[in-house]
Amino acid sequence: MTGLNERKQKILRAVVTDYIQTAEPVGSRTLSRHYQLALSAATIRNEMADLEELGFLKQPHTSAGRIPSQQGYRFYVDSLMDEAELTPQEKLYLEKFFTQLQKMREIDQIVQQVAKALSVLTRYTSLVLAPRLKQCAFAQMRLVPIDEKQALVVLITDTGYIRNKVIKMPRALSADELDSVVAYLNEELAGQTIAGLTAARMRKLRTDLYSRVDILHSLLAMLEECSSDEENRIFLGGTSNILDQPEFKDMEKVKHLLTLFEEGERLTFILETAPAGVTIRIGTENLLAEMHDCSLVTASYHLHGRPLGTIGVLGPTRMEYARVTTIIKEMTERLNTLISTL
Amino acid sequence: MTGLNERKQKILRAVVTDYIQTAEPVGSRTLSRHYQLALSAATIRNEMADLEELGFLKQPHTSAGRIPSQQGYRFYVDSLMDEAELTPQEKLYLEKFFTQLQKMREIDQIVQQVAKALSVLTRYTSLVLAPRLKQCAFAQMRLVPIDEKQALVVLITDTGYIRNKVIKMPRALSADELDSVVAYLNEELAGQTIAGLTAARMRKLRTDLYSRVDILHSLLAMLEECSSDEENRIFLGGTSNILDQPEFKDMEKVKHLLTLFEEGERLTFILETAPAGVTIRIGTENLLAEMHDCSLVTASYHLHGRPLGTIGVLGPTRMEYARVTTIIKEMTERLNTLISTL
DNA sequence: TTTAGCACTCGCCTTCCGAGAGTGCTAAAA
DNA sequence: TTTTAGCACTCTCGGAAGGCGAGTGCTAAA
Repeated sequence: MTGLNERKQKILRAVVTDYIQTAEPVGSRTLSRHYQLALSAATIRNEMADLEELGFLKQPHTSAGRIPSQQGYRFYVDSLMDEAELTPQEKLYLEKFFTQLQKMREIDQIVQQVAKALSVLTRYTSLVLAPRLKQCAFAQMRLVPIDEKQALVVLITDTGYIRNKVIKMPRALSADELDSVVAYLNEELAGQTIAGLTAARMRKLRTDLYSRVDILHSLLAMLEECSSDEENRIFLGGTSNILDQPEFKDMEKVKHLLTLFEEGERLTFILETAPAGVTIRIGTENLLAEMHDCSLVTASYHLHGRPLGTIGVLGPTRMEYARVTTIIKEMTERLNTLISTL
Repeated sequence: MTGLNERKQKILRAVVTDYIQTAEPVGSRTLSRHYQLALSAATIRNEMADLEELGFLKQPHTSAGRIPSQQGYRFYVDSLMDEAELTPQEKLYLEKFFTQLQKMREIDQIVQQVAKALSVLTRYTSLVLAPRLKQCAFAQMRLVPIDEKQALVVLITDTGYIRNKVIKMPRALSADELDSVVAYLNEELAGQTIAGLTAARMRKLRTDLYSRVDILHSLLAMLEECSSDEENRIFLGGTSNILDQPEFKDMEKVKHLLTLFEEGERLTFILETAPAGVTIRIGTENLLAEMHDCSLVTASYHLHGRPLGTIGVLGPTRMEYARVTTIIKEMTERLNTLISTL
């Protein structure tokens, strides 16, 4: 089915491994020297020529070594890659990190720290998506008056996520009035996802509360806003790490990537569309053109089996897939347990 | 006092102006051609030699044109620079931008948008510092219970800044108990700056509230935390813009800067130590080594005459000082009025 | 005091090897 | 039939050489 006999697979694995380490095209001599293939350079050359014809390898130019093609990486990731182990240092770092993290109570902060740690551990750029509010279920709403004109709305989801926003109050309302509106909303909306606030439901609320329609309006607008201004849900870490990669010595590419890093919505989109579980997107498998010579490893974190958000690592296609995958897996697992105790 | 006669000043201005535009060393011919100096190249050469000897210009190498030295820029900024006008496009952009901004109620969001706009307008990198909580005066504190174990503390400063944090409650407290603690704190702390919470005051609070010392402890810890975890007070915009500058074609420099951009505390420090009003720091006048071939233009924004935070623009020393200064001035002015209506 | 003229300097660009690494092919060995 | 050794060939990379051009400093004339 794969179309590659064992020897070809061994050679392909060796090429990928070597190229990931050195970033230099790999020649037949190097392979026969440094990897236990028990084959002469000439034999390897033949096999490599085959692998090239099959589309797994490519040559930057005639008479250079081979480098893996996108298809080559894909095959490597799917079939050849060994499981990596965390190094003792990495374990230690994670241990310390999550001990530190225990003190934090707010998910956004936690998630930001995770981005940082992820970039430190992987030495690539990390992208982390905080929980998307609109997919969470409404648990309760509180209203804290600040002065006559303003109030703080506190929105609590069933996932324990807390979001708040200041709203302007259209007119001075008595505490009783406010309380009744809030109580009503709490009752009506409990258990609903925020995305599920349909127009019909809204209309019902409006008619039910016609006497306080103005304050209701403010509150609903606030909900609306909460679910829309979600660009800031993304956190990056180690953006400067891309400069360490020789494939990004070209300023143009770097520029494109850095510009992309400033575009929260597009990044959010990329992470949102990632399926649950660990996923690896290589090169043009990524939807954004800027990432066409990058690879992105993502995983989603959960609470009570519900996916909350996504964490990801972005590097060159020549990424240390095994190491990154292991780190990401470990990180999501620990993050999951951390969140559930929150 | 200045030691430069009018003609030298004119020439220096011309050199700076030209170099800012072209990023190329400026020759005597160019000056006599394109600037109305009514002098021949030879004369200009003599003057330029003088200016070099005086330290205002320097040559990248013999037989190249001159470029301004740091001292040259300093003199230009202090004495030679013309006031720039906003272009109609810039005015339009600002107008639209601040109309948009009116809708926002939270200072952090506003400030983040300001960073973005500032980088778009200047085409440099912008740094914006949100209000520092600890210098604000305590206005009131609210406590919103979430469940038995957690509560949301809402802290409101006299500048209208709202900050909130979830705290773990050491034990279940009745609503009355909570209210009394909060009421007490509100009374005791009203009008105090948060930085001014001295150990002595703390002790007094402790003894006064010995019966509820545990919840008090949580609240104070939260205050403490609020004033310490202020790394996130800084917002950047247009970080990728530095790549457009020819002086940063060198990867090393870029790397250093990008790394710096990830170090919130150090950036915060830089902006915090900037004096009120518009300030220009050129090259090594900047405290951070990474910024030694950059210039930073900063200004502080205010509420009721009290400085809240700082906005800044970071570019190469070959920065368009006049344009940036004008934009920053305009931006702070508008930001000030926006905040005061908030 | 200013300007024109001129010789000189020096970085940049292009061109031009030579070295080195790696290949494909062929023919011999297993 | 498969593997290996040998060899000619290809192509990139790095350094050297040399011409070009922009700009200078100096001198002498205006």
